[in-house]
Amino acid sequence: MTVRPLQAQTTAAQERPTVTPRSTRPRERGIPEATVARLPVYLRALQGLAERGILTVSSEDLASAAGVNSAKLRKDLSHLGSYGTRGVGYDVDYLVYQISRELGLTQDWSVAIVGAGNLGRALANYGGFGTRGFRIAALLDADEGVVGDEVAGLHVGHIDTLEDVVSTERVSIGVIAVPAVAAQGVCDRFVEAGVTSVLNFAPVVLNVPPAVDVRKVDLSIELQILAFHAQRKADGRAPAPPGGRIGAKEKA
Amino acid sequence: MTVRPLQAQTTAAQERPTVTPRSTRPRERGIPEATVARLPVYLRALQGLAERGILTVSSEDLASAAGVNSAKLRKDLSHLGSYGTRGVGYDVDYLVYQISRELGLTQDWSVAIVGAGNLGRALANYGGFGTRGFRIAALLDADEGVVGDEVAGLHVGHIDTLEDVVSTERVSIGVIAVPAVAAQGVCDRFVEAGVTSVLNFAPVVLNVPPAVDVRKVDLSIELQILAFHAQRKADGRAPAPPGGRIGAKEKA
DNA sequence: CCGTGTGAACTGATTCACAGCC
DNA sequence: GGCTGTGAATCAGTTCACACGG
Repeated sequence: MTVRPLQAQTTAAQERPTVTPRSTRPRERGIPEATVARLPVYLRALQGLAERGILTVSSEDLASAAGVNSAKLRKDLSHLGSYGTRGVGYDVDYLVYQISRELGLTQDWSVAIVGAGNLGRALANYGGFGTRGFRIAALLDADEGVVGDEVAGLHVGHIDTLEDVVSTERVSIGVIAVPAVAAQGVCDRFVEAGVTSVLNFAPVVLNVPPAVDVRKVDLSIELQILAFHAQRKADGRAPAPPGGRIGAKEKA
Repeated sequence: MTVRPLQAQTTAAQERPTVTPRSTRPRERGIPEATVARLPVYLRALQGLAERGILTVSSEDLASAAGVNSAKLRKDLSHLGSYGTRGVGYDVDYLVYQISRELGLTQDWSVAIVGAGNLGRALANYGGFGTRGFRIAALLDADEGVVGDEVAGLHVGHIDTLEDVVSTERVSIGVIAVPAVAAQGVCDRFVEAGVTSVLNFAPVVLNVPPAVDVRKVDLSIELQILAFHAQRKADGRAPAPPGGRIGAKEKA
């Protein structure tokens, strides 16, 4: 590999161009990125409601369970189609299905985690891997000392099997849970092996070709953002509500 | 505890009202939230440059190290003040200091982590706790089996000491690394004890009073967002570049 | 002359407010 | 009557392009 173009990557929303030129589809392609980022939250809220036997929910109630305001929720859902009933609300199960489908969770995605330290183990143990839709195909590490360990019913494999695992298990999402210095190398191997979605926990900016989608999760960035706001509060500056609108009636 | 208002909370940027009415300060208060979220990235890039002995950097080079475009970087930095030199660039050390100060990293923040499972341990072990500026005051757990364990030079304390720890150690940031069902309870205790900044790793929407700042980090949301984009690629739809602009010349 | 700093233009996201439908 | 779905208005964030200063 030689020169690799740098691609912006954020914890926050990633932009999308939206080029589809109008068709006769049930609903136009081109869901705003901000909406995509909230769909998983709605999905989780809906699954909670479904478990409690609730069949129908209004935008007001669902919004409050998801921590957003109802106008935003309705606008978001309107991008998927008209799945509500005026005067009534949304059918919980139906909406769960529609959102799942939109997010691509009706198929299974194979995930490979590199790094079997505490973080990698925590990820591997993450119950059912969040919601259904994801399967941990492998947990790999470079340290001979941990290779062979059993974690969450998986054997820790050696990093050198990465390429094999990616191709035989059809891995489409690579998770990087290694120290910062090793992250770019692991990323390159993922990309070289054909993985086009990467979730990066290492505190580095990864360089990838434009076709590869990188999201990052970064503890110290989150702490620093909190520190900024904490400082503002302490300074006795306008103690401006740090979060968004107070979007709820009261909610148990 | 009775009714608690719900507050929006995102992995992404949190909005800010910006009410400051103009003063004669070196630079207006009211740094856009999107900018605040990027300052830690710039800071890290600058620290990397400083370690390599680089004294001065142009917006173009710093932007590329941080994975953003240079116009955005300049606009961001302009919110802190005029710290660059036209025709030359920015003094690396000086800018490190200015950003650190702005983020509140010139003082130390005490952090309490609740949950000493793999995730809590991973967080506790997180080298130097990201950048300097944060001190782990305690690592607590409800499980008697792990209380007393030593992790990263810390004794795991019992959750019942939370209130004590918060007040004696002046904890200002609470980190929640417990299972979803326990998260709201831990959060309530933090809030009750006076903590106004919370970093939540549990997959739930926390209810907090408006004065409390919550940020969340959520693995399954990130995976689902990646799945959405992966599906779009697989569908053979407009394979639109998933990330932002390709902001770099080439960068080694 | 080079690169910062910034008004102006633009693009995307949120909120409002109400028409339309069950 | 109540609640969805959506244009229109607003607001925030990004990009452009260039005047200005070292």
